Amino acid sequence: MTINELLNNQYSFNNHDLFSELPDTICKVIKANMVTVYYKAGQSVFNEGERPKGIYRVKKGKVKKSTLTNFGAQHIFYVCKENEYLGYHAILSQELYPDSAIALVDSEIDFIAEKDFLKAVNTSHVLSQRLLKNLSHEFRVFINATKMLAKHTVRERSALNLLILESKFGNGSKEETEIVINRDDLASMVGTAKESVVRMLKDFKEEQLITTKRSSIYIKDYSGLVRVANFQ
Amino acid sequence: MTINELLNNQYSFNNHDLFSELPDTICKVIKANMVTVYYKAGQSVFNEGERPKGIYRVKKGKVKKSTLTNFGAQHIFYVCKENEYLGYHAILSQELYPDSAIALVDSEIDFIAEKDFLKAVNTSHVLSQRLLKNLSHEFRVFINATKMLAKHTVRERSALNLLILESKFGNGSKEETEIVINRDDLASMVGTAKESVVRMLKDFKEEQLITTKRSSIYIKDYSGLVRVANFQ
DNA sequence: TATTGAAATTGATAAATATCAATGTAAGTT
DNA sequence: AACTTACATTGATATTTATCAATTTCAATA
Repeated sequence: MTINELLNNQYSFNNHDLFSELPDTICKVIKANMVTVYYKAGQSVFNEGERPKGIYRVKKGKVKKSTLTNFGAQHIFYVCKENEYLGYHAILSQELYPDSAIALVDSEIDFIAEKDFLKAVNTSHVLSQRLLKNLSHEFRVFINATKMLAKHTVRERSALNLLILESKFGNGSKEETEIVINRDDLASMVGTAKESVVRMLKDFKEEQLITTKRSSIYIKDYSGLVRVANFQ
Repeated sequence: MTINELLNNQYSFNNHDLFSELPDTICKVIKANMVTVYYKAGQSVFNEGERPKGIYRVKKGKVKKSTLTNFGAQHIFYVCKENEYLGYHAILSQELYPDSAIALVDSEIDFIAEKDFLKAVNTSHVLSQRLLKNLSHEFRVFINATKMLAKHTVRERSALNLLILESKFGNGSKEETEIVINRDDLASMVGTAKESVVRMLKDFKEEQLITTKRSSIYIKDYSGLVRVANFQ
């Protein structure tokens, strides 16, 4: 397995094909009341503790999934890119949102109403099977996330998160990927202080693994970062 | 919500009713080839990377769910108590086990074969709905786990894990709960070094929150620990 | 009962990380 | 172009946590 496949498999929810190639009747149900909403960077799609109204699909942009501690600190545990679905957990578990979804950059997001989604799930055996498969896969992703936080250093986690962000911001083309994320958010992903993440980036720059320009990060030595991340 | 309800809700997978009150036909399918297996403390039920053969239910005892880092360190991310199911993620995601299940104390565990489980899931709409609900709930549990690791101190995490263990080892009766766990395992749960966890326990003893006797821990001041844990 | 061995505990110290307080820098605004 | 403002960066320092090396304790076993 290549590093990229490994990242997609072990660190990504991989739910982009949830509704692909379903029978027309189901597609119709899903699309019945679908609307596209535009979000500016920083705007929230939904908030922790709110009652869920439907599910979302990132059409364009990036969305961070985060939760606040009781003392108001932000913990980012996932970043969604184009074609990823979000918000279905709260609908399926019949609970309030356990997390917030906030646009990381200007984004375009499809909304599917709760009743349409549930109707599709209840009607389509294929869809509910897919959901079971996807949700079970998420278990693996979370195990890796807790392992990383529990057992790896800030330096290792910083490198890993840059690789993860590369897989979110890269578009598969040959052109260099621009990772757009401010230091506070990156620190919240890594699980450290902003200043600590800045120092890690500084080290990485000195080691010629990356370059930065303001809030943008460019990876110059991918396998070097893989080595630093010390995972797999 | 009481602290106990909160722990059960936010930090437990809560899957003990997965197969409760299903139609007889489904029960029959599930029980068709069910066998009970006995495990000594330390014996593994299944191992990370193996191909799943079925699902399990803890009848008696406790089972730790853990994964190894690439450098061989053990990360424990969950403890199952009586009536909890395990091993269904790998079956449903059609992947190899992402984690190992190891008996924490002598345990008695039911085994349901893959084909029986899948037959039940495919036949029973109620069961697959329940699985969707349970798996979605797990999402919340994992968010809390990553948040705790990312944002809380070793002292706070030590206190929280004692509360979680109390909910696993307690039997609801008035008699004092004996939490049986060695320092290495407790450190693996907390995400710290054994010596650090020993020092935290020493502090807690001095603060009269707990007492210990060899590998057993007794909580003396529950709400004191809740205060130290600093969650909710 | 004496012995042994595994596990818990302690102490000293090193290393990693967080915090606090400035300072620098670039993009947008007046 | 000067001015703001929001971030990024840096330095100094405190705090937390890990590591290493003994030492102690207790339960099982000879």
